[in-house]
Amino acid sequence: MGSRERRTREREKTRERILDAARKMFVRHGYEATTMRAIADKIEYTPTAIYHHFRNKQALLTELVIADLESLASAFRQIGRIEDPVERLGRIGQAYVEFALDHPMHYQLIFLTKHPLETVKMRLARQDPAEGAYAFLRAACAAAIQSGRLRPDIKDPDELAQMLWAPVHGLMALHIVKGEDPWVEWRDARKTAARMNETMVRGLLREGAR
Amino acid sequence: MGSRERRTREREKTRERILDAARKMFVRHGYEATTMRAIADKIEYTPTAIYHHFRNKQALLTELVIADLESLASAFRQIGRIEDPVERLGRIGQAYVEFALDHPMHYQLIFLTKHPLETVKMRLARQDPAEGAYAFLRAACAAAIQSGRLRPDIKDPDELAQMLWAPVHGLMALHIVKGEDPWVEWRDARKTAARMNETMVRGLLREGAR
DNA sequence: TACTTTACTTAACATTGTTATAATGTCGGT
DNA sequence: ACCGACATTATAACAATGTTAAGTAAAGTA
Repeated sequence: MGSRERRTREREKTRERILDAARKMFVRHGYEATTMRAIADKIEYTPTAIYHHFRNKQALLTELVIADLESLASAFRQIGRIEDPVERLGRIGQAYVEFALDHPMHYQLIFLTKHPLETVKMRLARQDPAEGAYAFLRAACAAAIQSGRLRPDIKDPDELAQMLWAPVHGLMALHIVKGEDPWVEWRDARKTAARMNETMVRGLLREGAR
Repeated sequence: MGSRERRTREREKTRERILDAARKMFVRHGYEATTMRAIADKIEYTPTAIYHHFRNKQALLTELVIADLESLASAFRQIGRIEDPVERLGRIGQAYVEFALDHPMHYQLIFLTKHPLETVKMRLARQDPAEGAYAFLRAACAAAIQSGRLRPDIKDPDELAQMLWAPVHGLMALHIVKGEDPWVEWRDARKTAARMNETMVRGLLREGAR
């Protein structure tokens, strides 16, 4: 009685330990450089034990990516519903940059790695679109359009979302992948991002408004 | 007499064949998925033969990346020196997008893959900065700033170059890495890029000008 | 007590990048 | 014509990788 619960609890615990170890090592050394054996060593199991909890290495990554996506969405939600929809757009960009700079490797896992997400999990993540980070951005875009402060030719929330996502993502990606290359004199990412976002919003506003 | 030349010519030829095969396979299946054995098979050599021409797999990639970077720079140069420096900025963005969409896998190799470029080659590529793609963009930015048509607070060519590079790169990167994900309703990349660039430039111009 | 199930290990597999060693030829000089 | 040096490729192996087949030992269930 209750022993069954204890078992599943312990199972969940080792599962958690695997995930934690994998996350740390993925984040520190990257996905490719992290071996299943190294993960197993870290938690003092044999590599095969991992396969009892996860189908394969990709599944491990996928699970972590989904969790990280959720934490980004959560950061977005904490922005709350700032009254001015245009200002809200700027804040979202800022939070995005903050997340990417605070967790560069997590960011790399989420947005810079091509992973065939399992369709089942995908559907789950999609079930509540209001919780997704992209959905949050899209909603903010729709609100900004409806406010009437943007140029009249800006009317597609998806297009606008992508026009705003691309710049911040691009800057983060370049800094992560090319940040060490000597042929570019990189400027401070936070500052560049701020000015870039500001410029973008400026270009989006209609003639009269500023 | 002349046999020495023939030898080095033949050596260059097999070197070329290795590069061609590698390029095709990297581009078709990606870097990780392409094995040295597969490359060797394609040109009907043993894997070891490749090591007589290239230090290792990374060196192969590096060589190809440098060549592709050069071809991007060449595309930039073909834009020529359009009189209006602001218009030139738009054209560069357009050429960049065109290149990325025409050669998505080359693009991936150049800008989406983290590779420790050998410093020697790096220096070579750096020796003539006017030939580099980034240097070209930077020069155009400097010209635009000097034209006086931009906002007065925009005065750093490097910062401006990065503010303009990031959006187009971001859009291309997202389309390549996340283009298949179902949770985003992707809009046509070319159109989005065009409107994004236009918006960006609009935000950069000083108050009176437009 | 006899069975099934669970959580894990041992040992192996094929595949990877890479290398030590050898085979084969080609050139320059005598 | 022959010999030694060198260049080019092959054979065979290495260690490391993700993954799996088969087994083990303990706990739960009957």
